[in-house]
Amino acid sequence: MNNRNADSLRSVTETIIMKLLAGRPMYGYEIIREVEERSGGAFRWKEGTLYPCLHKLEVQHCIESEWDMSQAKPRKYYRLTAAGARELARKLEDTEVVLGALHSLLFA
Amino acid sequence: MNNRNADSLRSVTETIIMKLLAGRPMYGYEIIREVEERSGGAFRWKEGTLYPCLHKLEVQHCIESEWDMSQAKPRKYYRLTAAGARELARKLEDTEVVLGALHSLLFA
DNA sequence: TTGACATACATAGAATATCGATGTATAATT
DNA sequence: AATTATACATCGATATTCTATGTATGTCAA
Repeated sequence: MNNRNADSLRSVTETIIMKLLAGRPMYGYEIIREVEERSGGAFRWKEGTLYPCLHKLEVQHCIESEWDMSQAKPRKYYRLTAAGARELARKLEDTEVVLGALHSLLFA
Repeated sequence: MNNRNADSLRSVTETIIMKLLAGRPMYGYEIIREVEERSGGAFRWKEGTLYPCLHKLEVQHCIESEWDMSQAKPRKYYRLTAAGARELARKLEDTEVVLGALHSLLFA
């Protein structure tokens, strides 16, 4: 509770997902590839990481989904909700503080 | 295995401990307070976080301990081993990459 | 002097997160 | 024809950290 480390680093997967969806609606498979690309290969999520996380965020109404059946393979597109945007802002603030603290501890 | 996120962010507690011990030998209670201070309050570890982690690092021979009975309350001092120093160097490299990737994903 | 708080170690159980494996199914490529 | 990529999903195992609890002593103020 008092520990921003736990609340911020451990839920970094959620934060990354919401940050991506703040840019544009995306579908699961696309998110995995985008994260890998934008991170220079540092983050390579498994489906077992991403999909449960998406479902959890949807239950919390931070994101919402819609099937796109017009593609060769059906895609489930996720978009950030207004509540999700607020939650994202909070998480980004916390994460910024934690990353700063981490830098002080490890690289100062 | 391919995911540096897991290997690096989830073991950040170990990395911080080893980094501190690279500076000087310290005892558990001291580590908790030092981490809180140097992180500006962002990291507030509980004993249930620190002590199991110290014991694990000792089993892995990354750190070693010695009791100091000369104090009012006995203290168990930990120091970084040579193997621990090598492991720390690896972890710092990985962590640097992951933090850079995180920054690209969240704040670029 | 008594009660509260800080020091200093430790462990056990619960909750959470992520991985690895597995499953289904179609599309595209070789 | 076989392999790889796309695209969804779930389950069980493992690891991490929290919360709670325990023991014991030292210090300080009311």
